[in-house]
Amino acid sequence: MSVQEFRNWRSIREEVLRRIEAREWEPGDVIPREVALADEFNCARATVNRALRSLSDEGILERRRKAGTRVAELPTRRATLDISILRLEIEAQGQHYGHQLLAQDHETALPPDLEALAGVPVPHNLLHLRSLHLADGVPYALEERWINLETAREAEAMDFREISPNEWLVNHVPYTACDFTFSAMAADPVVARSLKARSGQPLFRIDRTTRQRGALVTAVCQIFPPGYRLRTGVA
Amino acid sequence: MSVQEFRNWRSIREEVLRRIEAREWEPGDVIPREVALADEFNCARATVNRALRSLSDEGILERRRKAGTRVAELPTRRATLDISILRLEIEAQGQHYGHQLLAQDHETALPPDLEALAGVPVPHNLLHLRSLHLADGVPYALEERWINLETAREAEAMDFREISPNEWLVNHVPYTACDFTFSAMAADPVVARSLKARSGQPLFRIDRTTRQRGALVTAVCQIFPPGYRLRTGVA
DNA sequence: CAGATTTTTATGTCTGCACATATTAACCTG
DNA sequence: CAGGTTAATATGTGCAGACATAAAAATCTG
Repeated sequence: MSVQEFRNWRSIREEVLRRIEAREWEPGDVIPREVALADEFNCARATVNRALRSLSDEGILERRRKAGTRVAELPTRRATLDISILRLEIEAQGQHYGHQLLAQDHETALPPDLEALAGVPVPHNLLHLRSLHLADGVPYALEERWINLETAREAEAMDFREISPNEWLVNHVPYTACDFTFSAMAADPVVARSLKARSGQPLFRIDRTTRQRGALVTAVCQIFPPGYRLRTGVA
Repeated sequence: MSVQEFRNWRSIREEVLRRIEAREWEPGDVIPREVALADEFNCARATVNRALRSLSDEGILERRRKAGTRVAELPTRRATLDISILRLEIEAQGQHYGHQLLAQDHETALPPDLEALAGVPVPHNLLHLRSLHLADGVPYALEERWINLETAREAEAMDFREISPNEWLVNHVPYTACDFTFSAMAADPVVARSLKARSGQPLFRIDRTTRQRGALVTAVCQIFPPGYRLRTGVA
């Protein structure tokens, strides 16, 4: 192999990837230890560590103290979905965003599937909103949302005809952990009418629950018209 | 505030998160620079850097040289999906995995939607497989797969009745980048029969293309029976 | 004053070193 | 030899200091 300079952790990362792709290091193999690589690449151990850690974060390598670093046997593809605010998703496509509040009331429980997804106790004091997101005036997604009024008391007084509830929440409960499920469902007559779909057509659906410090903040079900596809970025 | 010791980058990370949740630092705010935080927490700048970088990787902070570090205004939720091999997914649920090869032939092109997803030139020399994954003997997913024989020549000679094509590929083309789309579709009569669903029922569908160094390795379409849900881990 | 140039500055990264920690491997010990 | 204890070791993390780099801010210039 030609003499090559490794100047930074990225180039080391690339070289390690190259060796894995070239099957110089096969799945399951233990690769040389950090000091050996640092020696080979003529750099500090910390730099090798940085490179290997980034590969381990992506599931390409598996590292354990004392046991060493090995090429993952069955690399689980870690797809990262950037779930943004629908307004941004729509505007990113160069379309005009619109938002309609269809209904607003109080409820005392989540639908059972969302409650199961939440995994935390759900209070009985929920604000329930049903709204429609529009792209250039065409229905883009039907959203059903429950907001925990214990956590986000101010939501009660908000007028969600002006600002979408998601956007308001995101700016008032900044950091939150959330869980998603993705599934397919058949359009029932009510949903079909909102989305201008035919009853029974297959619709893509995202359910989400959002927590902060173990307490439910909000639960959402978004239903998309026929043909909608959710794409990942790159793994 | 009580005197508190910050010993490592994780505790600093937690403290930063706490301040964001408590709205001491609001979305859009520029937070103190690394040296200031290192001084406050009585640690090295590298340690603060580690903490802030991890939050920036998750989209909670936004960092730019010279401009500083700010709390993300509209944090895109970065959901990470661990797409594993279906056999592992099934066995993780304590079920017995089975695999049926339904058809195998040669084709010269991908379906248009998968070709668009691939984003790289697709050769005309493709091995096409149709197979069914079973959990405790019940259909779990219908899989349609195309393998680029230029990249994975040995696939031609394989007997995919024994080992599933995915599993074989994963161990023969170790590191690969891939793109996914998720969508809903209606069961056509053929699919319906394989999955024991009724024609027209909504089905969840995952399309994937896998590349290595800019060349297509494989394209897959997996279709799941009614009621299937894909869950994320924690964001 | 607009536009180009220089300075300043916050983050990005590397180095070399030290110690912590989780495991494995080797070693007792009954 | 089984089972528990100890030593060895690869990675995890911390520190201080230095230089690199991107980009904002200040300055110069026509």
